[in-house]
Amino acid sequence: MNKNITEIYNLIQDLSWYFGNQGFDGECCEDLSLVEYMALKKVCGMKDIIIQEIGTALNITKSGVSKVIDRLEEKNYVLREQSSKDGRVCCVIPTVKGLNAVKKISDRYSEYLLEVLDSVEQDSLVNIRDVMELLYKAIREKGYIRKN
Amino acid sequence: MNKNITEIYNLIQDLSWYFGNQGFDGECCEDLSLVEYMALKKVCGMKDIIIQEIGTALNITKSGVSKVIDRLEEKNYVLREQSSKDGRVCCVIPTVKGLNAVKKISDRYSEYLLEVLDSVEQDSLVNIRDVMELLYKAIREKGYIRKN
DNA sequence: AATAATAGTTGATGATGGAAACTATTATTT
DNA sequence: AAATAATAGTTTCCATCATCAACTATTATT
Repeated sequence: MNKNITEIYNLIQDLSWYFGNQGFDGECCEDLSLVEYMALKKVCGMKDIIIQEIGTALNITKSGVSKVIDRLEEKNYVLREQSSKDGRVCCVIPTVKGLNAVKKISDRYSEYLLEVLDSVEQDSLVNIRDVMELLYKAIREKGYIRKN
Repeated sequence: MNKNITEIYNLIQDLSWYFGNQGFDGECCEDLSLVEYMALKKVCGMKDIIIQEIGTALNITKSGVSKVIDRLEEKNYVLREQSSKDGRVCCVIPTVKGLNAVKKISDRYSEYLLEVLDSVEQDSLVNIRDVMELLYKAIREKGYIRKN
């Protein structure tokens, strides 16, 4: 096994732990859990996104998404709207509160990262961004790792 | 807000989702959940690690760790051993099964990553590793992001 | 018109982590 | 040395949350 690859894998995994559920004690920010925030981000990032698209993007079942959206709707971050083209389909729309929350949380993380990367040169930042982009694109293309 | 920083943050977060709990449908590999695997990795990586050290490393309470170790012990991945120096302290030791499991899962992930990064040059791999290392070290030094 | 397929919701269930109370052991104080 | 405080870990109770399977409503196909 390529040594670099194994090291990269270990680093991604450890890094991911920081940005996963354990990274902030249960709550992501405000009253949002991580999955709620991730779903809200998808909702804010795509016009008229539907339940199943959120599920595919986040790799959770439609049943799970339905409940996440329940919670987001209860807390007034999103609205449900029946599709005019297909009565079965449920479009999810962000509220102003939802849009603001994503912005605020994103800023807070960015600020954290800014402190973390305080001493890094601007050139290196570009390199870091490029590497992360390469990694993410490649992994997204490949799809989620499968059990078998 | 620095544009690169925000982009890096978003990429890390999305990448982390793939390597977090949603990345593999509940199970990490074999019969291990992600947190169980992460704890097992810590146990395998440090001689006579104690409950609280695992908790600090993974940012979960000692109560939580105790239960994770319960499960790992039930499944024969680790053993508990009272410290000879301090009767209150509980050292956690990996079994052969535990060591093998970490090796196997690590290899499986590495293989996945190898496929993902198939077309990337060796030089770039080194760069990727360096970037991830820089990121991880900086974040680990800074500590987990806090709620407030 | 009848049947199949699809989108989403709901109820039951299981996994899991935290808070606080508890036990056992060690350290400190008087 | 005895009493008290501090510490490590465990356990009980509870809340969160995701999945499976059954269900409803709507649309597509036969």
